[in-house]
Amino acid sequence: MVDLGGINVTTINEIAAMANVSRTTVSRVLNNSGYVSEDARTKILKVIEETGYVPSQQAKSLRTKKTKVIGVILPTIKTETSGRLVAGMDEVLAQEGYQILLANTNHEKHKEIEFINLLKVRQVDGIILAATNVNDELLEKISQLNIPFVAIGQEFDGVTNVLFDDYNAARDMTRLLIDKGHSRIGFIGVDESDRAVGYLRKKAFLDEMKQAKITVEDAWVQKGVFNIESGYEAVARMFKDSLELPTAVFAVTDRLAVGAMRYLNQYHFKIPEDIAIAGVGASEMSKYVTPPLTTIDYLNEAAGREAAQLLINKITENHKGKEKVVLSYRLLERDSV
Amino acid sequence: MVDLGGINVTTINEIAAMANVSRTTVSRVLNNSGYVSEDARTKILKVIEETGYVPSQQAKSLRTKKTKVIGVILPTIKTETSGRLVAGMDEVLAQEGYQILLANTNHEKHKEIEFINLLKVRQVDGIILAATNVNDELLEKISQLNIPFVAIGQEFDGVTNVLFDDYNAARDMTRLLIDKGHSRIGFIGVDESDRAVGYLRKKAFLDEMKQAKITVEDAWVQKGVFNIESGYEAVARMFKDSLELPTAVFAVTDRLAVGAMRYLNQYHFKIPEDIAIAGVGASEMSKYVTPPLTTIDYLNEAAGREAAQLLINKITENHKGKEKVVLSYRLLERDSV
DNA sequence: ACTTTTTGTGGAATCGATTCCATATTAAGC
DNA sequence: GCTTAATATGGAATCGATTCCACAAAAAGT
Repeated sequence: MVDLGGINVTTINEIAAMANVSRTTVSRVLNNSGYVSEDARTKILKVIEETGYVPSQQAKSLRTKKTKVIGVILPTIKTETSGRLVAGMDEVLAQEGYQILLANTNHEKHKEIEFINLLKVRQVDGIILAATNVNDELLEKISQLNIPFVAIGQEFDGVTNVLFDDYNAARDMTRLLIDKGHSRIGFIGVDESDRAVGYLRKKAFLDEMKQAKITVEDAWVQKGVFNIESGYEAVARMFKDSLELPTAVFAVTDRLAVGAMRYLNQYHFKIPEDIAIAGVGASEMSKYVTPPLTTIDYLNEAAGREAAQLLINKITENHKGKEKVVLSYRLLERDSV
Repeated sequence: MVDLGGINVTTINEIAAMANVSRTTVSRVLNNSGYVSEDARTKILKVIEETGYVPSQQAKSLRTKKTKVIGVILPTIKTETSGRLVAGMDEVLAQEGYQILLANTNHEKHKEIEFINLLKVRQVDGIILAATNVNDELLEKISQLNIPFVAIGQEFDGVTNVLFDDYNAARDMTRLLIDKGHSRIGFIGVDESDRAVGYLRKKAFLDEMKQAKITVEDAWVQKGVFNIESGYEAVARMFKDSLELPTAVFAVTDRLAVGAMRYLNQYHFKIPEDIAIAGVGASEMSKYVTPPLTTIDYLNEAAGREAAQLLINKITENHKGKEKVVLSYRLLERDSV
């Protein structure tokens, strides 16, 4: 009878019995440890082959305290950014035999801590957090955590981080707009509790404008949330309240930028002739809107890979370090400016 | 001293010792089973509260054979479709206390079976497969599997499926184009080993054309893969080889459609005046390309929720049924036709 | 030829829970 | 007042592995 690779519910005890050895010896063969005679080894391997036996991760983990599972906490799973991040992590983790246990907070801050607890109970070997905010409770939780941990996207003191260079990226983009001859530049940001996207990018914009000695009208600086509709509304407010209309708008995410473009199209502003527009994120969409959107590519997959690699280093080498890795970015200048 | 919710590595034995009871009694309190005096209960709860004890899932699973983990096998994690699917599942699963263990095949067919094995070893309580193809080996594997299982997107005999109504959706779209007065209609499909996207949608297109007694030139029917570039190339081939150019093109995915639009824009065909175009998938991008793309919304999140719900039913009620749930769709008519 | 090492094997404890079974106490039934 | 049932508790087995320790047998050293 041919065994089609079905995994039967066999235990190490049965294998031991069938091979006429103790389960200790079977375990040695399984883990390639200690002394085992060639004789016993082949006999055991043969039985394993025949039965299709696979050791229970369950029992193994209970004893060894290792699960080969990494918990990944995300603010959402619906966006491209999350997808790319996870894809990058998975690429590295899968190679090392780890699997990803998902934890989706749906942007609810309190769930970040809840999930850290839950993942700890599940004995994951490590945790990667794609963070959207920094708060003391979370920082406290992380620093007292005795599981290898890496945060992506926000800087936590005393924690290993993979960071995007939000500040310089946003300054570069602002400078690009200035270099293109714009002096009235609008800005669409998000709440500053998101230090990376909200605070740093805004600060970079204002710093660069200040350095260029360009004044920024209050109404030109608007705040939105992470969706397209919000970009539309932000630019609507901007245009309604401005004394003088801006000739360029820098939005801190592509979605906000695309929302802004919608508004501009609707009211027949020409892009980039009347108003230039720029975003951040290099979403797939950004390439196919009309005109193609100038944006910044943050290389999210690379970030995922980097985070996974750092985590694995911490796990395997018991690396206690708290590295800060700042990833590079690419400014993609397209027809919208 | 205030305990900040840190989970300490306490075991049920220590709790038992501290509360002066046996671990059996502690277990009873934990699981709300059997008889426990109010006296003992409060004493135990107090100790649990003080220590922040949380039982080890590890040990629990070993004994109970339940992990509260669902394995989700995906062809990719980078696309919106996957993201939405997973978001939908997570919504339902999280509510029932399940977490998702990701398995990303990267479109490698053989990995589907590998992952089913791996997930089985990990003792997941159920598996959801977002399938891209149907083959005998896989079907065999699934049917001999004794873990609750749900497949999304492809029909497997004797298995619970959540299906999209690919055939009728594609017929509807074809009919829409015909109704708009087109008689020369091009088609961009994918390989028919993907029965849903490749085979059914093509069959629907051809059936509808046949019913309308419209002939289809060979060159009008092209095949691509799942990316934008491929749509561009497909329409390029179509236009090069056609005796007479089509006046409309139906692509089986939005990406293919967007690629086609790129080509049309580049060669200054006006959409929809010169050539109408339609896709499938209702990607976010489809709404913001110019002109907005006519497409079909498959309600992926709903599919994810549905699959998760079916799986939970199977798990909790030991439901042996093999339901087929066919989801509805919405045809989104926008400016591209 | 006798001690020391290396090699090979199995018994038993352990990981941290659940659960069956036995037993003690108390309440209810008649 | 005596039997039966409900309540309460703990001992011990179990889940399926790993690993420490003891102990033979074979090989090496002197």
